Amino acid sequence: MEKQEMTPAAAAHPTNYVFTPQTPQMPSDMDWSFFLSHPDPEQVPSQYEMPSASVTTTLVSEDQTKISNCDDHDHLKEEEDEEEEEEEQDRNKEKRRASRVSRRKAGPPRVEFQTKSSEDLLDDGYRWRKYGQKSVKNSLFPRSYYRCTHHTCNVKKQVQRLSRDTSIVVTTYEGIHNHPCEQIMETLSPLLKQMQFLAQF
DNA sequence: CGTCTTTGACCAGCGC
DNA sequence: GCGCTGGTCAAAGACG
Repeated sequence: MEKQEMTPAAAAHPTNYVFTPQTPQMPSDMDWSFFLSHPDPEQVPSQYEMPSASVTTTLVSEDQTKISNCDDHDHLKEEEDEEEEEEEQDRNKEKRRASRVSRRKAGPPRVEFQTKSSEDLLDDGYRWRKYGQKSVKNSLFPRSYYRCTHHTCNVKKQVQRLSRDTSIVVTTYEGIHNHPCEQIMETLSPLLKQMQFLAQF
């Protein structure tokens, strides 16, 4: 997968990769299951690139502080340069926030997608159960928490719309699915049956 | 009736 | 100890 753009934040965190593909449409045939099971973009073969998607993808492996640098707070901070007092308060808030984030125990890999979409919940082929919603500081929109409904799968995702740009939905996946994507399997199973049938001759 | 969403309560960790 | 904040739980209700 091509590294098209490296933001300062990403440059400061070598384990993160930021992708900014061109057009404003999410490809409907994107194989999320494959992508999510290959969190290292260097391992993703070319057919899984997302050249036609307006998806800014940030991969976070060990250094999970990148998550906090990606969200609204960082962008809001940029706009608050006028008053030094506010800046100081902001820095203190940021410190507190960073410490909370850093105390998060090292868990499964986290992958962040920024997607231009009017839909909050993107159809990635997996089934999700919502287990919580919280209004987040410095964000106009609440953050929603989802868990994969597969009984043996412990993957979670957070969904939040940017207040800076309300057309962008940030989806953060935590963990890797240990089962195939149901939607893809549904699509493929008739095809596989047909191939098995044809293989008899 | 099973599955899913909603939402207030609760908890943990940190700074003050 | 208290307040703040993000993350999770669980009861209640909606829905097909």
